[in-house]
Amino acid sequence: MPANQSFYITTPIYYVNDDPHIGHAYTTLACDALARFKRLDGYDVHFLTGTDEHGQKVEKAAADAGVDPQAFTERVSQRFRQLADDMGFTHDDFIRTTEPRHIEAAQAIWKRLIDRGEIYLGAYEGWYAIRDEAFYAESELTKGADDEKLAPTGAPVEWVEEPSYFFRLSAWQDRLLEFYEKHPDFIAPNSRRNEVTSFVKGGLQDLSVSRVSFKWGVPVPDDADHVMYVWLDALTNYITAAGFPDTESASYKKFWPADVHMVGKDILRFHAVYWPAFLMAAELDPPKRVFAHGWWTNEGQKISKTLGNVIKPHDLVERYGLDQTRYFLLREVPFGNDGDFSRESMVTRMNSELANDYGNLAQRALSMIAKNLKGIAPEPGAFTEDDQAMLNAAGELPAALRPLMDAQAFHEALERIWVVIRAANVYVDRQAPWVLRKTDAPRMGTVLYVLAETIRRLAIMTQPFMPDASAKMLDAVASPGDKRSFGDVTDTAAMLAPGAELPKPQPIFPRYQGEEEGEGA
RNA sequence: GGCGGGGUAGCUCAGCGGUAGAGCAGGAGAAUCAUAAUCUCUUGGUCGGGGGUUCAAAUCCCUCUCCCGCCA
Repeated sequence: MPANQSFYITTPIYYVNDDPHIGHAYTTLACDALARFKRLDGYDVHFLTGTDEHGQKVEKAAADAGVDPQAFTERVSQRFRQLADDMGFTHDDFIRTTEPRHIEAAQAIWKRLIDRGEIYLGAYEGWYAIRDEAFYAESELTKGADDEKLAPTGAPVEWVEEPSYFFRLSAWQDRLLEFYEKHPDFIAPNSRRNEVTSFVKGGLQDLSVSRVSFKWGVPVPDDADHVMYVWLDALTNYITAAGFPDTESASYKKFWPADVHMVGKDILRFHAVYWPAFLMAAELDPPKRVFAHGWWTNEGQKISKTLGNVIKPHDLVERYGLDQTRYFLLREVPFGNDGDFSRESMVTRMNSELANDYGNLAQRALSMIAKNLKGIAPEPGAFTEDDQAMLNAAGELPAALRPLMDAQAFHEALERIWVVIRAANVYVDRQAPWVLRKTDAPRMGTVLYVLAETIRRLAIMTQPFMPDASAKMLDAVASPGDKRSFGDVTDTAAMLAPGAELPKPQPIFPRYQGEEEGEGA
């Protein structure tokens, strides 16, 4: 058991202007499962999420709504807190970039960069898209209706000339490549690492890191005309939450560098190129790992507002249940790949794997204890080889899952648990306790003990993925609330106590019986 | 156009030098403790096409083709 080990994991900060959708839920869910896993494994975890509240778009949206930007962000950031509640997320901190602690940190990293000559004042001119908050080269532009110039994203652009501070990103190309070389696990999955390194090898331009064209941002220290460019501001949230600028603080020393930044693949470059460059330039440690996950499609179709097939996490939870939704999202697709949400696969996994394999395993075993042993956990006799093999298979799960979770291979971790669940169903059939009831009652007791104990071990392992259902299952085998960590899987003091009174078993994963009529969102 | 990844059973994918695997779906049977759930057996693939290396190739090399990603 790791003692006093820390684990710092982050989601991106979500742009307040967005409506929370399955993509946001997915990123944070992955972090939540990993954070819970690490906590159960004895780590001191810091799990951070939050909202990105600056930028021209927010300023504009607030103006359109007739409120000041701060009031506007107050209102819309609430939607992301609601999402966290809907999904059962266990973040330790919810950061907002408009908080004083963050403004202080963002200005502090700026000063470090200025002091080291990494930022200089220049001028920017180019085609700028407000919607994307990005500049585009002339060659990238396309023409829309009325000869309007458009960014590759379709956003209208305008010619902007303004003074701007620049970060000397071009000077960091070699050091970044060296860093990737030395830390092969920094970018995951592998295919993404290749993309990033080839991007960096292609040459880096100095990066504009300030704007004078709007005010809703972190003011640049000693130059009130400028606000910080949104990415320098936003990325800094990860160290703000660790205690920066106080690099001597206990929390900064404990949690920085972060263990994993979880991001969608669209913002990988900012996290894998700009962010480590900013940090190294400021003489701060870069994070240990950035994992870029994929996107979801809906019934095979790309999700878009125009198509009207946006998946709202809340709707999934209402329809299928929270743990079922969490399970599906983490089990259906190799983490890092794109995935498809379909009602059919959702219902199949829910019924076949949760209700039939797992839920019914518990129900059949516990019902026999309830009916034949008055709900009292039996005193087991000597374990046979088969018994021992069953218990061991479940007992080995913590060790088997650690490397998988460290690689963010959530689907494989779940599959590994299901190998044991299937083995337990095989064990029940082979031992046939319903036959033993008539022929060898003490042996039946041993078999049922092994089953209940196996279920206890399994339920401990499924907690990170399906916290509520796992808790119910642990309650069903009379597992004390303080003996549910991975150390308790094989700890004899935590094992099912013979004589313990088990509650009347209740189905934990109901089958989905809903009509499948109608299509679309 | 450049770079990278991929094309393996009806579906989703694993295997990446030693004569094809899993889950789901399909078929047959067993059992009856259980949310009619479970278990066993089973149908099914010339591993995208072609060429080469090797005693031996999904697995290495070349080439063609299709799909996806990143960059231009």
